[in-house]
Amino acid sequence: MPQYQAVKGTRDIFPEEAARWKYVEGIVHALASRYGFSEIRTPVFEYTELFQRGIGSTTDIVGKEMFTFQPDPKGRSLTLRPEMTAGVMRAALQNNLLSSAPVHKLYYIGELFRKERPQAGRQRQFSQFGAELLGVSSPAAVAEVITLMMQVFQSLGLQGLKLRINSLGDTDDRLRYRCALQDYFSPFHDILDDASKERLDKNPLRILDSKNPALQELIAGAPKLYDYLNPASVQDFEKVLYYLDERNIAYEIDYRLVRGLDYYCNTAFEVTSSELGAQDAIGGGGRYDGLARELGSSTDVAASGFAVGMERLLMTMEKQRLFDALVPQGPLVYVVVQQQDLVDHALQIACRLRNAAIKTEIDLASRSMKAQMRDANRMMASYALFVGTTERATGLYPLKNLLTSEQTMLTLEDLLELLRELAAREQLQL
RNA sequence: GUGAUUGUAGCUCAGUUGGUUAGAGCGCCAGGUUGUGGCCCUGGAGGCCGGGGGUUCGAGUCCCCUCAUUCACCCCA
Repeated sequence: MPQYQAVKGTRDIFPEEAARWKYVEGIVHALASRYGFSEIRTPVFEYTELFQRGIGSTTDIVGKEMFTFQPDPKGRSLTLRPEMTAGVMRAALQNNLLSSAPVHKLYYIGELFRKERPQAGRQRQFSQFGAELLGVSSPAAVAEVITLMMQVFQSLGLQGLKLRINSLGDTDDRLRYRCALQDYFSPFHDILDDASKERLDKNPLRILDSKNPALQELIAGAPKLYDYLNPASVQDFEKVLYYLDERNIAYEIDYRLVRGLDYYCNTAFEVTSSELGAQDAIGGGGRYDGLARELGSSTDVAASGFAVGMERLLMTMEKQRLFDALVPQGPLVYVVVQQQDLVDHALQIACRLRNAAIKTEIDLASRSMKAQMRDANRMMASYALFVGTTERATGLYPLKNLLTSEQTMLTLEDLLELLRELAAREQLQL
């Protein structure tokens, strides 16, 4: 066993997998840009209070999942970010973004940290991409972020994802509903599990999330949030659904969808993948108009956003074999050296090729020709170029097509010419 | 934090009721082909059997502890 291993809940991403990440990230950047979102990068740690205020102290994330530390005895408590939205909102408020322009559309890709027990689809360090649309209170804003998210899934070729959506109403709606829930559940106090008992006081909405089979019947009979929405909230929700219908985005209304973070209001949504095991949420989001004030803003900031788990996304894509066509690009030419004393000469040639923008590989470990050829074959090089004493003397080098095994003798000048042409053609095919 | 699961070669895994020197496939390296890959053949390297303790004449195998893994609960991406 190695002396050191990766910290629990963290892992390494090796080249083959990194290529898949790059591919997905490329799509995210392209589509976010097409929808008019600009990238923002915020620090991986923030003052702990930001998350306590922003996410809500009753949430599990803040209650038990944060990596919190104190850099020095007098310093303020810091926390590795467990989600992105609070940091983005902080950045926007701190820099008065909304006074320079009333609307801001931001997206991000970044690493998050939560101290949970790892399991399938759950890591202590994980990544999300997401978008935040600030300064627009119209239902068109939520529809816009949902559309972008679904567009990413579609462009990646994902199938069978399920979008569930609900309205949590405005603050007053939720307050009234909260009371109704407390009235409903209180008589059954003895039946509730410990977690639900605690939520009864702090955040009764979250009882609805419970997967405890013993409670399902009771939960099914609970009052519906939808019945407590005021006309404006209903209208807002209907409009969001209208946009989704119009864009052919399939969804399912789920009146019990609540979501774990305190800052949501009005629309909330979640996307699940049936191929993920127990942790099947691949993305989610909603409207969070209350967050800015919670973070000390003197004005309201309407906000909508979503976040998608990269690992879960990649996992689902792998299950659906969406990376099969993603084959690594081998070198165009592999320089094969006959013997030790020619290495420097071969290196010179390799440099010339590379300076001509030709993807070139050469063995630096002085292995046998057979080993070099095997290597070239393994990394799927297109051509092998042989460098030996005769070649150096005559200036004619054999170039072997590794697919057809054809071999032709060329001067270095002709070689550069030919390979440059081939490289250009390869570029076009990509 | 709770429950279960699995730890044997780089990887995937065999290993009998406890019994000599712990195996296979793939991968890696070399040779067959002394200047040329894939396929084939031959050979080679590579193991504190997760760690510690115990039972036993004897432990990869049985018992206890511990560490790690994986899955699930809670919750979330």
